[in-house]
Order: sequence, then C-alpha cells, then structure tokens
Amino acid sequence: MADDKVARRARGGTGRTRLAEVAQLAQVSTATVSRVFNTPTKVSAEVQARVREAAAALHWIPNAAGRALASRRSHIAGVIIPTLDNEIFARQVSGMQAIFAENGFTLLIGCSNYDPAEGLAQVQAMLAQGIEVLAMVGENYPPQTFDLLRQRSLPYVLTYGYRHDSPHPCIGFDNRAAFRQLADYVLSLGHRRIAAIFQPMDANDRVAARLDGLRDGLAAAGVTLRAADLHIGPSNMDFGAESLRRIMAGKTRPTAIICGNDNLALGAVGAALDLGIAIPHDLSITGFDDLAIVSRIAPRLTTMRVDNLEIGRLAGEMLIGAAGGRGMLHSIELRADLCMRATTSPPRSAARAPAAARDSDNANDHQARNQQPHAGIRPQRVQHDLQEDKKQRRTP
Amino acid sequence: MADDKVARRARGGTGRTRLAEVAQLAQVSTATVSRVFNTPTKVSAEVQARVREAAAALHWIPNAAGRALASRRSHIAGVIIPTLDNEIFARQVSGMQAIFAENGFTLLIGCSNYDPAEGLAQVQAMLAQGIEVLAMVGENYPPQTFDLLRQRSLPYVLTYGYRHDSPHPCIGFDNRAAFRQLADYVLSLGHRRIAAIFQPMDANDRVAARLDGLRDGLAAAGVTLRAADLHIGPSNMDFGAESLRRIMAGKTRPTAIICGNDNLALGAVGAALDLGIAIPHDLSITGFDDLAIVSRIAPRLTTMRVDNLEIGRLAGEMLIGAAGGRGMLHSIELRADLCMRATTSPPRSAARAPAAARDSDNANDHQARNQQPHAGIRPQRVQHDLQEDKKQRRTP
DNA sequence: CTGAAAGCGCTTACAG
DNA sequence: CTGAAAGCGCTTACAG
Repeated sequence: MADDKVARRARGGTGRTRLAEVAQLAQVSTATVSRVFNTPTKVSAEVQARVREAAAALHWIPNAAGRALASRRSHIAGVIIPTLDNEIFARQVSGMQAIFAENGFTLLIGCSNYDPAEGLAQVQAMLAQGIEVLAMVGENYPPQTFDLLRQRSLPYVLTYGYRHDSPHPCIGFDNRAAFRQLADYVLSLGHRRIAAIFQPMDANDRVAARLDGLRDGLAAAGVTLRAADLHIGPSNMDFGAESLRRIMAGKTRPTAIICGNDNLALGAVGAALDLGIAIPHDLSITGFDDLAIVSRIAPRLTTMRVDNLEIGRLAGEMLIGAAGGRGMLHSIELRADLCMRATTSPPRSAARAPAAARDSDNANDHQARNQQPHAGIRPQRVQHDLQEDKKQRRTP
Repeated sequence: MADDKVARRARGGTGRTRLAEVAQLAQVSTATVSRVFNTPTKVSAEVQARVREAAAALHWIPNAAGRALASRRSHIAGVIIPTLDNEIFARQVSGMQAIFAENGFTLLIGCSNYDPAEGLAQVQAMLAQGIEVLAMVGENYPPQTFDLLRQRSLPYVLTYGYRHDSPHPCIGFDNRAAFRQLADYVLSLGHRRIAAIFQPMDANDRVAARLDGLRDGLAAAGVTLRAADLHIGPSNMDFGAESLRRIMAGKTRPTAIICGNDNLALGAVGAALDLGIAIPHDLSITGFDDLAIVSRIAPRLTTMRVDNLEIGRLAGEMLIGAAGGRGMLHSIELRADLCMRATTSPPRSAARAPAAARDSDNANDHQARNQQPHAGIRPQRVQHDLQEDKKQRRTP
C-alpha cells in the first residue's frame, strides 16, 4: 500500500497493442478494423485479408473494456450457484459454460453458499462487471435482487427448481411433484411407517417443496409423517448416518426412510449396514439427485435423476438468445426420473404390496430405462411463455 | 439476425445511471465521486457522506468497462480447469472464488476438457476480457499460452501439480513423489506382484508423473510393472471395474492394484467385491484424491489426500497480491497425505510384511492422523522464489 | 465499401 | 481537499 505511486499514467496506456496500431499497419481506418471483426460482410475480401494479417502479426487481442464501453455489450454472462462442492451444480455450470464459450461469451461464476445476502452481493458485483445475462440456482434471493435485474431489464433465468406459478422464468423440475412421485412409489411398495431425513429448509425453497410433496403423497394415502420421524440437518453423509441411528434406536422402527438427497441417503445406508440392518428387506431408503456414484456402488441407491447438464445447456442457450435480442425467456420443465434400484422393496412384514392400488406402469417404464440410462431419451419439456407480449415469432 | 438494426446509439448510452449523475446530485465533480469510492482518504467526510447518499439514492453501480478502460484494472481474475465434473477441481475453484470475492475480484471460469488447445482458447478469451491474473491447473498448454502471458507480464500460477524444476510458479504437490510414497507403502506391506490402472497420460503431465513415481518405487524394490499389468483408459469407475476384471482373469493374479485416482479405484473395488474377491485380504487396492465419498463407504479406500480447497485459496491470495503489485509469485509445495484405510493389507500369502526394510513410521504417522482428519494440520509449505530479481521486500 | 469523428463511463495527473 | 479536462480502446451513426 505504500509504494505504488509509480507514475501510472504513462503515455500509451496498457502497453498492449491497440486496434489503432493494427489499422496503421494495414493502412486502413480504425472503423474498418473494427468492422472486419464485428461485421465482416461490410468489408471487401481484399481489405479484410490485409487487416487480419496485420492483427495476427501484432498479436492483437481486442480490449474488452473498450469494446464493452463503445458497444454496450460485454459478452459476459453470470451464474450464481449455492456451491461448487456439489456435483449437481458443478454439472449445471459445466453445461452452461460450454454453450457460452461456443457463443463467444465468458462466464462469471459466483457462489452464494446458500446465503441469500451473499447471492445478492454476487449479483451486484456481476452487474458492475456488466454481465449481459444471468442464471441463478433457485429463487431464494432478497427481493431487491430481482428489482435490480428488472430495473436494468437484464435477461435472467432461475435454474434447478421449477414452479408452475413462479413469477420468474425457470428451467428445472418440480421439486414438489418429484417428491410426491417418490412418496407414491414408496407407498405403493406397501410401506406405511415412513421416516424422513432432510436438509435445512430455510433459505431453500426447493427443500421445502420436497417436503411438501412428500407430505402430499403421504396424506393422500392417509399416512402421516410424525414429527419425531423427520430429521433435519446438514446435507451430508454424516448427518444421514447419525439420523439413521437415531431413527432406528426408537421403539417403533419405520420400514422406509425418504431422504432429501443422495448424500443423506448414502450416509443412512452406510449406517444401516453397519448396524446389521438388511437393505432393502428390513429397511428401504431413497435418495434424490442420482449422483454419479450412487448407481455404481452396492447397494445401488433408489433415487431420482434430473439432467443437470441439460439444465445448464438449456439455460445457456436461452440466455444467449435473449442477449442477442432473439428469443424470449420462458420456463422449461424437465422431468425427474425415478431410478428404482436396490435400496427399496416391499417391507418384509407386509403382504404383497398393494400395487394394484397405484399406477405402477410409470415406475416400470423407469426401471426399464434404468438398464440403459443413455437410451437417447430427452427430458420432456413443458414450455410456458412468460413474455407472451413480446411475440417475436420466427414465422409470422 | 434479421431485425436487430434498431437504432442502438440512443442518446445516453446504456440507460444505467452514470457517475456523472451522482456527481450532479451531490453537487461535486466527477473526480470527487470517483475518489469517494477509490481513494476515500482524499475526500472530506462531509463531501463523502453527500456523495454516498446520492449514489445510494440513484442505485448507482459503477460501470466496470469504463472503470477498466480508465484505470487499466479490470478486477477480473481467471481460472482454467480441466472440468468442473470433478470434485477436486471444483473445490479448487471454490476456494479461489471465495478469496477473490473477498478482495473485490470476480472470477472467470474456463474448462479445457483436458484439451490443451481448448485451454489456450480460453486463455485468449480471458485475456481479451482483461483478466489481471490467472490460475490454471497443470502445465499442459501449448507453449504459445505462456508466451502470451509473459508478453503481457500477466501474473499467473499453475495449480495442483508441483514440480521442483518447473519454469512456472506452481502451487500443488509433487505427483511423482506422491506415487513413489504410495508404491513404497504397498511394497512395505509385502506386495511384489502389483498391477496398475491409470487414466490416459497424453496431455496430462500429472498422470505421467504419477506413473513415473510408481515405477521409481517399484524399481527401487526390484519389482517391475509388466506391460500387461498396466491398464490405461478413461478416468471413471466403469473403466476401473472393467480393468479389474481383466486383470483378475489373468493366470497369475497380482496381490495389489495401484490406481491413478479414486474413481478408478472405486470401480475396481466394486468389481472385485462382485467377483467375490476379499478386499483387502485377497487383493489390496489404492486410489488417489481422497474424494469425500471414499472414506465414508465400505470398504474405506486407502488413498492419498491433497487439500484442494487450500490450493485454491493459496493461489487466490498469491494472485491478489501480485495484482496489487505487492508480493511476488512463487511456488508452494503442499504435501499429499497417505490415508491408510481398509482396502490395503499385507498379501494373504505373504509372511509378515518386511516392514523393517522400510521406514514405516511415516505411514504410522499418517494413520494416526487419519483418525481425526481435521486435527488442524496445515499443509507443509516449501517456498521457492521464482522472481528473486524483483526483490520487493517489505523490510529493507 | 470506407473514413473522420464523436462518444461510451470512468480515472487521474495536473493545477489550485 | 476539490475541479476541469484529457484520455483509456474501442464502436458506430453519418457522410460519402
């Protein structure tokens, strides 16, 4: 902090070669150089060649700040995720990054660490950097966040979660419906005493929706989730294990445990095995996410899968379109697929599961697919235009 | 592409509020507004308050492009990793991002997908965006990449891998030494017939170094790795499993398999268990990385751990320093810790392992630590100044 | 198809 | 401590 009063404003700025030098070497105006790289159709082939040669010779890389200032386009996109320490979010970013890179956009990444305020701070920093578009996981951000975005009419999309009645364009799946499906499946196996291990719901709309879906399903079958059977804590294997031990230490044990995600389920399965509890015969356990590992270690976990790479790609494509003035923002609902594997079965005590009472064909369908996971099935998309007013159809 | 010839150059530019408007409202010059936010000590408290109030009232967010252009500082950092679909790189980015955010930097992220050319392309895009500093995983990039960086004297650091004689500042661990250690450990258990499953080495200096380290160790013990016992393929569980089956189908089975990373090892362990091979008694298997999962599922994997979060943080801190003109780039060597767990033991056939022949205290040390992994042990750092000439000591 | 010139929104040496 | 003004490196409406 002491000695950086070196005379910074040296003649010539950064020292990097500038467009003007390329122009000079190519013997054209700066406007022409700019056109060669931005609207090449407006420049004769001859001049173009000369300019490109000069640019190459000088190793010119355009200065994005100058470009952004003059064109009001930064070619920067932003993405906010809770954390990179989670395969599912990392995959989303991965898919998005690829699409953005293909389209000449660079990607700023910010992590909220599940803290809405941190999320807002990241959004502000990104706005200052001049992002053109923004993707953010979930909708748990201070309201001010969306005011900022609207105020600048900055195209944004929320990912991962999807709610029919969300005021925002979102690309993801319906957490509530997914857990309803999971609950229905477990009930269809014949389970009636069911416990749950969930991650914290505060500042996480998705988890709350999952629990709602679970309760919907149970309620429809006349089953209630007792308070003592709902364990909420850190989203990791250790808490899953700890919760399982506590649950199984109770007097009346459940025959199934529905976990809020795969990490919790993985911990629960491990702890159960350690206790000598047979999975799935003594106890069924389900997860959510279909992390890469869970279908590859024994016992293979019953869970639900969402294509996060695809979510990232779809978000990237939609935002690229929006940035170009083409295309409009809309919501896309992806399906969460039930993956029936080795950690669920009818309860040992139960008679044959009352499968007839439920439509199990859907589950069979999923099971069949499970055999060859990449059989070219694309996620089902349900589209809802949020900006019907814009009516920018290609074909009029 | 058709209809975006709307008259873009509307008077007033972006529509965002500008610094000049803040100045007007606060009744000061633009210079003063700028100073309030950049060098507040130069402005009286009274004026400062007025300016801040005006800025808040107008919801002014400074335009980074204008700022960057005028100041020649973008406050953007870049990081290049092979892929986000890998816990270890995601963690590095995570640690780095936190440090950069704390220091007012935003982070551009690029993935090379293990392709040097893609890495270079990302670097170029980032240079265009005006990154001030850059972190990149490994050193497999076209030479031109480093020319570009040097040409602009852009501070950069290579992460994950560390080589004593690298021409670049790097923060990481010595892959060769780590695998030498691993080999020594396995040999110390008494194994003499050892196979290996590795990821591809092309365009991946780190993997090549690992194999070298393994060979060093084996050679020192007079053991050779037969060509038929070295399986190289995709870095995933499936290849690990497939390789294991092929290895164990041979006439003379090895008693230990050293894998290039945890994913391969996880696949091998699973396949071995499926074949009814007792781990570790019939076969010892080792991994590398200590992914979160491997110490939490049975059988707990013997592997080596490197603190990737810390690598990210250290890289972030060093680069922030370099960007500020303070501090210089240097290399930091972190230690890779051997985690002795349940997938290794002396071979069943062997007499007591010839432990006396090797220094096993080191291993014991690690085993003890293993019990409480977070016992506050900081990575050992070995520092090498690469830019001795700069001699910017604080205390002269 | 090409050029001269204004302007994007900031910062900062210079002068007071 | 404060202001007037030049300038950072581009793009683009305008004129030809």
